[in-house]
Amino acid sequence: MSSRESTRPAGYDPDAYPRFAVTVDIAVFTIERQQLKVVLVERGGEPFQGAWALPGGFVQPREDLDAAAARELAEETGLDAPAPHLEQLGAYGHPDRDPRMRVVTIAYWAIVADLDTPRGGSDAAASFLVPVDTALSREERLAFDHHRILTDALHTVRASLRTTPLATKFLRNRFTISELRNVYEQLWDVELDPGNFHNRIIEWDLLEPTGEFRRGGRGRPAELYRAAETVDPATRSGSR
Amino acid sequence: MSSRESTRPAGYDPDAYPRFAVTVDIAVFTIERQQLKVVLVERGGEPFQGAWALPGGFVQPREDLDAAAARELAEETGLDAPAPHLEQLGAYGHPDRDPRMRVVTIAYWAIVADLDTPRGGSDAAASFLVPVDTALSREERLAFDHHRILTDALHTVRASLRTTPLATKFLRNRFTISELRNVYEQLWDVELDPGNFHNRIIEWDLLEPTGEFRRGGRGRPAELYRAAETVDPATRSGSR
DNA sequence: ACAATAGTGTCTCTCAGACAGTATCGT
DNA sequence: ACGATACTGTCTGAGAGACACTATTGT
Repeated sequence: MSSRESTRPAGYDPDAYPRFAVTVDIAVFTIERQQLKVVLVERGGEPFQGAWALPGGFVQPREDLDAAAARELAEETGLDAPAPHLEQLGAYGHPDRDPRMRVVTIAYWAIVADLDTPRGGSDAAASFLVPVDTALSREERLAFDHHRILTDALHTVRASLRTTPLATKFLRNRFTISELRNVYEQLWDVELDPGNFHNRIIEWDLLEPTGEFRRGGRGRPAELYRAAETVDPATRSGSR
Repeated sequence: MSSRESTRPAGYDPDAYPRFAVTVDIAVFTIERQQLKVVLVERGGEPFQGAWALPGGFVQPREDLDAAAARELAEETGLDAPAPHLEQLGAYGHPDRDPRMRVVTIAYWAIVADLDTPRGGSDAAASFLVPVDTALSREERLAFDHHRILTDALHTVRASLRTTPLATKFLRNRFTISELRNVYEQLWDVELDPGNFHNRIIEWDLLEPTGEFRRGGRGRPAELYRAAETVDPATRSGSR
């Protein structure tokens, strides 16, 4: 922690240093009906009563930050399995970000596969999916500094898709190449050439073909793939 | 901040939520004598007495996180001008990272130009430059979780150099292309072809030629350049 | 038959790196 | 003259995107 002794005598007087509340807030992204959406909750009390907010809560006294984020994510989304991807975004601690008291929040971003299955968790009923564009359309819609946090999280998830094969986390176990292409198209707001996308994604050995096909669409049935096991190179996370 | 009311009644009872100490720690990188180095301080008291640590200190009750980092950076390095680059790395808050109490630290990384000019600041005398390899060679050399923080910061600064024209921040106002090449070579531990590097860097319009040349080297004098003004696109920082 | 989607193959253009060659210094 | 460094120019191979073409379905 590095208490510079000159700045603060690092004695054991419990009042020798300023006290803060520490929370975690999570931007949970998913794709529902071919649209990028984020999980929000509606605030019941002041301040920002009635506004939308990112799910989150206090870090417990002996709880790791990552663990707090994982716990809140499970509570809010009601997912049984752990989230496919959960990563720290950064700390937000402007002195006036909460009018009641000094709160530093550690923001996280997460990707979950389409979760329209009935969500059971404790608070899941209070949460809902909102298109990211809608959530960001008016800054006052979001409580606290959550507009900025969500904006930053969106930038980060977009950039992460450019450098890591994370797009499959938006999809269930088995998926078609066009579903994967749609993930990139939604996140980057572009149209990708289906043929080239198919060529590249196969070349990169990121997918393993299952023998199965998805019928029922309009055209030729598409083969189902699963994400190949990736040797996670130097994940810079883990109990920080 | 999102106090999930169900998790914690967000009343105004000041003891209704856990209290944490919040600090900032900074990995300040520079290149001295063609070597990548980091600013460290030696701990005077327990715990980790005698070990090296990243400079840092407590965030003041009404101080923004970025401001706290900038203040500590100025105090430790004794730089008069603001650091060329200071950016948040992330929060580290394992419950046992400080044996005395629960401390969450917001880590930052910074780039400063060669600062072998006499440093005047208050605590600057206590700080010193250490080659990054040396600092990381034995995990116990660094106090707390600073080994992990420095490792993460090193990854981040390396990656940032790959995506943004940040290398010039290691250099003073005017520099030669070979000096800039050395920045990349030190950070990535590679040898770059001088001719190709020259071609690319000129093509990218990141440098502006001054008419001047640096003599005294062994070969043909090298022209001095300065960094071109860059339109900082969507810096996702700023008072978070 | 036809529209729609899946998947394959080909071409071209760009760009990064290999490398040869020229320019200009200090010794 | 010679070695060293700065700078310029040329070539080539890999990869990204444009696009044409084939394959297989539902209607």
